[in-house]
Amino acid sequence: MRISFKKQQFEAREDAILDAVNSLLAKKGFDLMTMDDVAAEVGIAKGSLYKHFSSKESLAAAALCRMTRDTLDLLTEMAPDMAAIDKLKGTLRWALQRRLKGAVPHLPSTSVALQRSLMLNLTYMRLIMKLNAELRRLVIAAQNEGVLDRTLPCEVILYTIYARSCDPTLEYLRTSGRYDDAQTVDYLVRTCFDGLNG
Amino acid sequence: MRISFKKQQFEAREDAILDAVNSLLAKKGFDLMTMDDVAAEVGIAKGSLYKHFSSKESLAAAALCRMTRDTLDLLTEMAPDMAAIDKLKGTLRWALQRRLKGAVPHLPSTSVALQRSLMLNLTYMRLIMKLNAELRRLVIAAQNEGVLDRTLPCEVILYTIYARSCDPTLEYLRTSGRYDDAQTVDYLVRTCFDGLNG
DNA sequence: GTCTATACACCGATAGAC
DNA sequence: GTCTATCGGTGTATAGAC
Repeated sequence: MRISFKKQQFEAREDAILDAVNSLLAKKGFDLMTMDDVAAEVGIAKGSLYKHFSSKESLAAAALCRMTRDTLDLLTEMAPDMAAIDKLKGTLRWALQRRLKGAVPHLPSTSVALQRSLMLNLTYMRLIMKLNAELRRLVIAAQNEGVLDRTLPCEVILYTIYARSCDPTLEYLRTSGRYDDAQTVDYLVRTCFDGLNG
Repeated sequence: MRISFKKQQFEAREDAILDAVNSLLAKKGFDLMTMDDVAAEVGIAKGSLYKHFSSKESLAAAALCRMTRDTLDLLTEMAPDMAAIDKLKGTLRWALQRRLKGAVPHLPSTSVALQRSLMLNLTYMRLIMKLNAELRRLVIAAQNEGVLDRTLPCEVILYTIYARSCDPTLEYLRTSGRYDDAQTVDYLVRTCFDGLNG
């Protein structure tokens, strides 16, 4: 079927665009990423981008949706008998490793402009709320098991983990060059859950 | 003396400009802050800004220098017999409270463009390195006392505290409206040092 | 659907009158 | 030193040929 083949090609192209967006978002952030940048990295004309995505905001939203879907997939693929706390730590570790490979952090807290437009994106909001619900469920489970501090509100724990997954400490430690990637990720996950105290 | 009075007026104007820059940096970040924004908030013409600061970058750098000086002042004013760990916690608490009052976070990690220009700013680099040295000294002291984890590299602890002072969790918790400012700050400081475990 | 060319708006910085 | 006016450059988005 020619149509199916064309469709495949079309989707492959869109995936390549999102790869470029993802890389550029991680490198420069939303505000400094230009449509020229994206077009150049994909190797197509700027005008052609708008045949796939209606605006710069929708482009970024699509990239973030794809990443959120990946995170949800990771959670569903985890063994059902795995402890909630280990699922949380594993997800954080996975997110940090992805960032080390050049992926954009989950929280687009770097750009107020992007945040506002994302709030209006139904697809993105649906995904992010689903992820939020999944993680919240895990936090509460771990609190009930007594392995996460019960005196802390669930949101405090949840946001703290989110924030750690976007923490600039990762880049600082990497550029220092003193530790390998696995060690760096370990330090971040460990200090997040165990704290800094001796 | 008229000259002295004029000079005072001049410096007061510059302080007002830096106040505006500080507020705008916290609200919109460097990339989205425009010189028109600054001029409008101060109540002067855009062109007049350039009689005080030569560029947008130098404007932001001046605001960040002032804030870093305030942090250094805070440290020198702390009681000499205060425990190192309490100085660290106190500084983090102070930074978070300042952010709640509308100040810009210490790490301008939001803008790659600003980061690059700051690296070339000698005044800023001198201040930030002095602050870094002070805090590093406190971390090592606390590690030697056994109240901070000795198995963690000093940089990991230092950057983790820095990152917490800029953590978007603060805004998320505030906008949730569930906790007052003191409670919010307490949660952030506590989870940073004690971790999330039960 | 891809390209080139361009419209339109915005921003950083400067010029020049007062 | 403050203002208004403007220049040069850049960025998003669109138009139109192929």
